[in-house]
Amino acid sequence: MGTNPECAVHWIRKGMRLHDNPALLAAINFKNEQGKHVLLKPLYILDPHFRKFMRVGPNRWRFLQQSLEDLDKKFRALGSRLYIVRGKPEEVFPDLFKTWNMKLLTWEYDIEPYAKKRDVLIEDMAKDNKVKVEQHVSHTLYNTNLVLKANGGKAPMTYQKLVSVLESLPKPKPPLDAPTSLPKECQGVHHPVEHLVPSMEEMGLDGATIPPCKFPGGETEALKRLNKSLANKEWVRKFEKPNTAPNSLEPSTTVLSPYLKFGCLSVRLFYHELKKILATGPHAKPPVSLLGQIYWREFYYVVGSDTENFDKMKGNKICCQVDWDTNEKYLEAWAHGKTGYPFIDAIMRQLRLEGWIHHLARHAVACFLTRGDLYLSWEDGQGVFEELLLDADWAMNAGNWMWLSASAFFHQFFRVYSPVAFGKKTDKFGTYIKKYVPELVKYPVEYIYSPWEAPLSVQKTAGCVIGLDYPRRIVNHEEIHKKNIARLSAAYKRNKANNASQGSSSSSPSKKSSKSSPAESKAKRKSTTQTTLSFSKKKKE
DNA sequence: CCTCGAGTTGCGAAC
DNA sequence: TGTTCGCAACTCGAG
Repeated sequence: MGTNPECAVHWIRKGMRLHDNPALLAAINFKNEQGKHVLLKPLYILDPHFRKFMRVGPNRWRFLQQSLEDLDKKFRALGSRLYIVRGKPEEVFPDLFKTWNMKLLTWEYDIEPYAKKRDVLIEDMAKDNKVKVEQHVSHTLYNTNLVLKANGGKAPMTYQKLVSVLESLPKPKPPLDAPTSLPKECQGVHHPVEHLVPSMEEMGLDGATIPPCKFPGGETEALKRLNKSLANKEWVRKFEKPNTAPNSLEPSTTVLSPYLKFGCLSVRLFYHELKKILATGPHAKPPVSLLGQIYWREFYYVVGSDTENFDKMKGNKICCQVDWDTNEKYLEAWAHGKTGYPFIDAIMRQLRLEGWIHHLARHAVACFLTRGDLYLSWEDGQGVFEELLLDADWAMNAGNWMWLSASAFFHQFFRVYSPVAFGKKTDKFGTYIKKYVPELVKYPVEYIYSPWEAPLSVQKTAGCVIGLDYPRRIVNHEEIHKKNIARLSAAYKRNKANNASQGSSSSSPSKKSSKSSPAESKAKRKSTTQTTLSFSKKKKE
């Protein structure tokens, strides 16, 4: 077994691309003790964790599968290939270190809690096996640890604060080119029949039962989409998110998010291409501009990297503790687009079908699920989004759910989206609803957003009787949203009182004040910033 | 030319 | 990156 040639492994997790991939380049450029390049083995591990503990729906599995195939194709064109290994990383690597004769292992730095813990473990294992490890930051525009450091060791808790911190840091470097060729020694296809890219069937997908693919995965598609999105410079410069429609029949925004989430597209490439266009004329500004959208991503990544239990309410110091209800029937109705509110249902059905919905559509359904109407926990919604969204991204999913439920960052809980009025602003004829809720296709315009108001004769003529062919609305928005505002107001008062009493006693044992270096990769960091975070939150209201 | 009323637009306040 | 309401100011066609 030790006969295998020395190799440098680039472990792909996110960062599913060849362009602007410093960890990949490090593996390619690696030289052994003889000063020679070694065989390159780009590796992807199908980790059962993502089957058992994460909710991944068919659309995202397919996106992953397509991204892997694209990678394999690109590596094969360079005289290499993609190696796919099944199993838990901590069980897989000890064997690979030896049998693959691994000299170097590189990967892209990941801030997610599961990844952080995993990577510390693998790094230790690698060291025990005399395998060098290199980590590179390339999933975010800025190194989250350096952002924290620049802000006095704690996360900026407002968007504006984050932007000012980013502006104080050195500008992001230009993106790195994809390798166009590999050194001779890096090339070679070993274990030719093993470690193949999984088929749709292996990923548990019946190709026939999932809808046609609207947003195919992979770097090739990502770069195509980037070029298409940035082709109209005027549109790019004028882009303001609030002025794009949540309910257009074709996306009114770029839909680059799935590609950024998987790292098929480098955010740094996006940033630099965008900057070039912005320099050509007057343009919109953050937070609403396209650049502003990139900064939102940085914002949630930075806060998420520094907040314990960021994806939960309990034990999460920045999250308002709210007495959310538990109601399986409501959750089920919401998740499957059967609330009886056509605008809400159309969005949720588009989400399940296509894996992507507009940002403002996410606002509408998230508000509806939580503080607006159903008063269910944002964690319930987070789970459904995690399953169904192609771009489900840990930090942004949790952060945005806290925002929309007024649990953190955003506190104007009396600003409630109307599930009837909101969609009308950009789609007064309800064509979006008719596309995704075809039961209502024959409804007259005046009832399309509120079909329960249609007289029975109209319902019959339209071939869709409410309560029979389409659900009766599960809550009365006009009544329930006022009650919910009152409940949330009470929760805020309780929260404020709790925070005040905890703050004054000041007996919290979490005063470790360890100023660990940002490059430091041991996981036991955190907790020092937590007390200050809850204060800055209080200041906001 | 004026007056009237219906309809619109824009703003601030309250929830 | 809310909705609704009331109010004032305005437009515009009818008479």
